[in-house]
Amino acid sequence: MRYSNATNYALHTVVHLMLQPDGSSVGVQELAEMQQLSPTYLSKVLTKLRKAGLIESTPGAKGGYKISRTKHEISFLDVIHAIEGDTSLFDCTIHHEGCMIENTMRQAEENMKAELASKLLVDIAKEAESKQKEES
Amino acid sequence: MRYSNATNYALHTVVHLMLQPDGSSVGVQELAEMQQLSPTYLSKVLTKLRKAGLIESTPGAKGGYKISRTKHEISFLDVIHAIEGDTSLFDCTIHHEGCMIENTMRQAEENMKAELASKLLVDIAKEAESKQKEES
DNA sequence: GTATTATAGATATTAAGAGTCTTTAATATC
DNA sequence: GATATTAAAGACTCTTAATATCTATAATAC
Ligand code: SF4
Ligand code: SF4
Repeated sequence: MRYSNATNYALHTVVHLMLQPDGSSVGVQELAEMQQLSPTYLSKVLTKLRKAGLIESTPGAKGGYKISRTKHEISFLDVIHAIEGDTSLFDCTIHHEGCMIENTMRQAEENMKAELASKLLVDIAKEAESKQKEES
Repeated sequence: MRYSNATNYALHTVVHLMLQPDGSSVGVQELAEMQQLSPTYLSKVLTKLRKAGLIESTPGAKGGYKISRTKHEISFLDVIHAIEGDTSLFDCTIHHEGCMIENTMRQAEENMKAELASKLLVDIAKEAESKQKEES
């Protein structure tokens, strides 16, 4: 019962891309090295992010990935959703009407998701940026 | 990324045991039939609940399971914890100090858990009870 | 003692996640 | 246009965790 590694990779990648100068692309090679994982695997993760509209990609020489135009609206939940899909933590296949067990579990999960939807990754990026400046 | 079936079984079983007359035991056979699953498998789930102190068991003839004396304090989170363990949804193995990604994820999860800790299963049982009366 | 019932251990099956390898398509540069 | 570069997609393997079954053991009531 935990989020997949892929979600972790995705979060880091998105933050990293947010820190790049406007318009510049980064190749999967570099992104993979940064997180010490295989490029082909990360590539699959990045494709999910692209399909969700969170990042953009250009193939070919000088190509790579860059953050989407919606940069300032991307939340933690957006990334999680892109990678994990929209499955529910608690998924009873029976669905008796008005079931309080399901209701309670769903409600708690909804609250968590609402909180994750309110947290923007661009804020994390800003924080990382100012931390770098402190150190230098 | 979802709770295991075992958690679902556990929740139902606990509620069911709460609905029994005080002091009476129910065998795993009956509990398994109710949920249409194998007794031996449910047995393992129930053992986890017992080890967590949520239910009590007596072997031998006329034995079985009954709800613990702490009946009125058992929360959703207690059951989840007993079955799933205390793993975290987001578990970064690196742990950079002051990491905001981890902090944000953890905080959201903590809030969900807090909510699940505040929901008592005995309230679900009461609701089920009054619903039964309506129907009869 | 006998029947009943929980417990534990070993083992098998299934499903999902994680990861690799190879091929194809798109783009830039020359 | 040829070549190098890079993303995308598909097939495939490996690993792990959940799910489930079977068998043997221990405790209890009668
Ligand atoms: S009572 Fe609720 S959780 Fe249980 S089987 Fe029915 S719908 Fe599912
Ligand atoms: S930045 Fe945070 S989430 Fe990322 S590796 Fe470091 S501790 Fe883990």
